[in-house]
Amino acid sequence: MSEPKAKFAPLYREPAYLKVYRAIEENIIEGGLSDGEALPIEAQLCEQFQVTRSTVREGLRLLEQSGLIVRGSHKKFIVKRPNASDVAAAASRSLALGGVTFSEVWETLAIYYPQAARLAATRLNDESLAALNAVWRALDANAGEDHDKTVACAVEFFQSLAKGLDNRVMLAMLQSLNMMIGESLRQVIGKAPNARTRILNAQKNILDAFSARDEGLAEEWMAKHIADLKRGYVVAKVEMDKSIL
Amino acid sequence: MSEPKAKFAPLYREPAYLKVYRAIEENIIEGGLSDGEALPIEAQLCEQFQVTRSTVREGLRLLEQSGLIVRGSHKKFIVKRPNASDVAAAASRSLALGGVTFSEVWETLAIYYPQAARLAATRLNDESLAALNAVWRALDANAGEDHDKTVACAVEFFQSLAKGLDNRVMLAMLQSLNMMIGESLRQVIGKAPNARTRILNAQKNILDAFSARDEGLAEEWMAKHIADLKRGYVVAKVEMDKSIL
DNA sequence: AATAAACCTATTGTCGGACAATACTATTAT
DNA sequence: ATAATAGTATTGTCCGACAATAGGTTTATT
Repeated sequence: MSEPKAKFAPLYREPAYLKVYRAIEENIIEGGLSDGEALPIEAQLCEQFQVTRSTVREGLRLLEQSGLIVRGSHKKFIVKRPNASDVAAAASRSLALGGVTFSEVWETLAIYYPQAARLAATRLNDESLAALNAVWRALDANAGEDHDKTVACAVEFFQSLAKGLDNRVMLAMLQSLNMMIGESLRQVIGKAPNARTRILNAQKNILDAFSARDEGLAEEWMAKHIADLKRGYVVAKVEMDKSIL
Repeated sequence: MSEPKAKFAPLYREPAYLKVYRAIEENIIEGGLSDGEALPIEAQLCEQFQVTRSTVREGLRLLEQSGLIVRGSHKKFIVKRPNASDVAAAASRSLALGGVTFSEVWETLAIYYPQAARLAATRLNDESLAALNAVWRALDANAGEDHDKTVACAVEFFQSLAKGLDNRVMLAMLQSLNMMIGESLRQVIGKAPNARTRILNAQKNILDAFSARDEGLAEEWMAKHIADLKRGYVVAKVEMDKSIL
């Protein structure tokens, strides 16, 4: 019988815990369980799916890690649709783990952020502008040599910018870039002279361009800011082709 | 005793399955377990961590969902550092789940892709150009009314472009945009007249600009291409503020 | 009556053992 | 040598039990 009469595709026999995961995921996507709603307790899930708690719990771990459920009060799980920040955090973490280099990050900043600044010049509302100003003043006030604070403020500037664009797709992408900026800035901030002052000036110029609603200027200063950040790496003698981790 | 003498931060008592997850994750990051290497079997992990299989398995589910391990032969887990495509798939899925709209996606395309095209004009090597050409010819050959194929080809063009940029950060971002493009193109392709022809022409122009190494032209045609895609939505009367799902 | 202390209870976290299902290996038969 | 068979290691699932704990509820205290 080396010539079977008919060929069948192998049946997909996925483990029960995966089915549990998919079933709940599906339910969340379809809207049966809406944001903030509590999941049934484990015992009830066992009852409904007709599997044991061990199996249900493995499925819950999958949901947990995929960010679709989070712990509410008393350890109960509540449904949570992922937001841009969650996406960004997961993405930048994975990219970093994957070993992306300084130059890859920098290059992306260089082609993405100037355009984002251009958009920001027309789109940022007064509230966002005020927030950006506050961040800038915080950096200005932090005159000392507290490098961590400097990095935090510098990154926060980009974060506020990204938030003000009112676009979740961009927010996710820019935020994940921001996290990687922070990661790498931390490594050069101590070695680059006048880093804080240079950042302060650059962000001031960008801010002024935003306030004046001048797209061209915003793009230009942002481009210079990014270029200057890159110079920081060179001055600090950081190997640009090394992983950011 | 309403005046405690000292205040202590609450102790972090995280469940054992989380510790298992973190321990293995740590080991992967630190390089103890390198890419492609097999994880010890569950029984050995129990032995090492001194917990039961249920606990170990919950930890494994976390690792599984985070994409750090995948199944090898005989269901054994092997370590896998996430690559750009994995990141992109997870990110676009989460963003879609989060309810991002057509206009958010389109706006991001509009400010990101023209610049990417500019970079591509100088960076794409002959191999990448050939690949792009092949994708274009596939779309050209698909003269019929097979909309799925048309969408697949159109998206594949963007995919090839992204791959040719030789930058994993950009690749991840562009790929996740591409997936969302595909998702939304599918919804308009049938309703927009001459969609295939318009895409074909636009991509031809972009391709020619790449071949000529003309950055300006590449950016210009890409911008037109994206604008044209947006017009497709208008013509197809798609509500731009609706979720892409 | 308001507050604190003690108790109760529902739920999760972990354990240990058991067995079926299955994919890889070694052995035997042709 | 090839094919069929049996054996083995490992995962998937089940069951039942109990400890730990976050909340809620009652009781005691001033």
